[in-house]
Amino acid sequence: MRFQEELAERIAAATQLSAEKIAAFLEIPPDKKLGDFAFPCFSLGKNPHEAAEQLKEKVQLPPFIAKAAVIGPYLNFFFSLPHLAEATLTEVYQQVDFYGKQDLGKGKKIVLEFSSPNIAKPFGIGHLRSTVIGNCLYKVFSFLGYALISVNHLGDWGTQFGKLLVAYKKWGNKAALEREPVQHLLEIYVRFHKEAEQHPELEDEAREAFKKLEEGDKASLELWELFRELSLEEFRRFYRILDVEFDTYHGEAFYNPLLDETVKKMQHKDLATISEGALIVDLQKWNMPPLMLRKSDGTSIYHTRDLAAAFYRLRHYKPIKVIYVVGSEQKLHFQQLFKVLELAGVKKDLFTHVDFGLFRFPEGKMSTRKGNVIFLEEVLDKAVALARKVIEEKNPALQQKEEVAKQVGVGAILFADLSADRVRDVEFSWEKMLSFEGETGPYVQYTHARACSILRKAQKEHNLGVSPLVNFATFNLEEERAVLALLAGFPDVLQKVAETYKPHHLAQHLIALSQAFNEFYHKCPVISEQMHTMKGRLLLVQSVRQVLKNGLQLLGMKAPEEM
RNA sequence: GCCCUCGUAGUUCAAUGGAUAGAACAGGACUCUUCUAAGGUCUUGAUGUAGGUCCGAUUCCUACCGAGGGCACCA
Repeated sequence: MRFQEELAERIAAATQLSAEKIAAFLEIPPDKKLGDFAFPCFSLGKNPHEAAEQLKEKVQLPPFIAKAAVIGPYLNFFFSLPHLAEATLTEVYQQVDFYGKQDLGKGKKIVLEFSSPNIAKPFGIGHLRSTVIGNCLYKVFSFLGYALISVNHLGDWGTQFGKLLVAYKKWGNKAALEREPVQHLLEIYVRFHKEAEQHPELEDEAREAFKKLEEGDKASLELWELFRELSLEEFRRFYRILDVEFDTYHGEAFYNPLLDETVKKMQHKDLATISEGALIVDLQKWNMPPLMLRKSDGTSIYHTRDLAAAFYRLRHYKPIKVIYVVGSEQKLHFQQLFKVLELAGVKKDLFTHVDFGLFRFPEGKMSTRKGNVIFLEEVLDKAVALARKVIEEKNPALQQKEEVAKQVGVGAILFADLSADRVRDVEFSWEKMLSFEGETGPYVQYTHARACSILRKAQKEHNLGVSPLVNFATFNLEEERAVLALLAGFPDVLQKVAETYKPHHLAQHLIALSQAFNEFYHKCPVISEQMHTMKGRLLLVQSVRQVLKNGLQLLGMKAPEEM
């Protein structure tokens, strides 16, 4: 960013345009041979080529730019390799784990809701998406200086608990519940829906049971509490594996005491009306179905609880932003919610729904009710088992095999989820989930391990550590230039992730850096070259290692030093 | 029926409105007495259709086609 900013200022000084505008125009050419920055001159006059020629004469090049060249309508700038190397490698060397860290969000709070699994249901791969995207955004925004509050908005209230209470009364088994709580609850939940097809009156029974629960029936509450505790225990096990933490586990039930005042607030603002026996906020004017405050039997619904949660968060945290990482199938719900908040006088752009596409299966839609889910547990187990096997084949002498197998297996799953634009649906495929070659998490981790290996060897065989005091003029190869440019671009990529709420930009950047480094690795031997070249390259290797590590950490992955 | 999202090589994905649309996988050919072959090198191959805006469209607009999701008492 600093390079781009400074270059923009130099260009601005030679034109009528502001530095901000120039910076927006500046781009990175599609081909490295064309340069490192390109300024398109279309807006400078009717003959962009001539304008580029004129601009070339006028602009004072900053020291890190070696030359400028006119190519068609573009004025292209080429890094001075030694300057680029010195600035970038020195910065990475000094900032270490903090390279890329910024203070854009100083003093600004963000509430980030993500993961939010449903109590009494297994943790499926559907919830994995919200968890890994949310976790990555949490880390990136924190790295950029924002104060984050992560909220796991557990689905721990609602009609589904009426169903569970009914099902448990009919078919529940205490021993089975204690042995495999989530499994047992799923079984009776699936059975409930199966039997309800034949006996629709079960649905009424469930609504009645939920009503009793919401009215505070003691026996129901005790059972609910038990279901919640047992499920949460299971979820925490996954969060430990994935290394995800939450600042609060305030689920839907937490907002129960606030529902009455929330409903009253809507009534005071004259937003609530009664329709078909239910209390709603009519949204016809905006071409949306109503937001429901009270069902016709008087009980609450997720709309009510989300509304109460929104007000609570504003009051309690005073954030500049509330972000919901929830699948795109709930898009309409959030549009309704945000519209009602706006009608209630809340600033409009305070809330953002970061949506993502659904997992798709060859067999069709996944449904907990029908019991055809792929459990996260199964996915993780398979990935770790495969990682174990590959380690046995490729590096049987490795220390801490089990630890590395976990890091690599879990990393493969996380990266597969984070490497594509979140808005797209994901076609579930075991083959892709369990691939360790090509554009995968293990490929990035492997590249990191390779860099570590070089550094170890230099230390061991040449007693040579990494020093920032090197002759930067030794950098002159295309492979080195490519790596350096990607290292320098890392902070910008983090900003882009934050601006778009899209982690895949970071994942893609790490792939590009890994590819560039692996090309460098084959073309440019580090050890056994001339001493000054070796020192320079060691510093470069160290920087790659550091940036890959920082990037993987921000994605929520581990960076093993050997694998 | 209405609304939203997505359509890019055989497959899975990239590409702030810009230059010759970039990878990976699968297939074929190479590459480990030299820093980890989970790697590298070479090779075939793509913007759903029809219009429009623009100096310039994979990107923006309209229609259509295809896939997915949603449309008040589930979350």
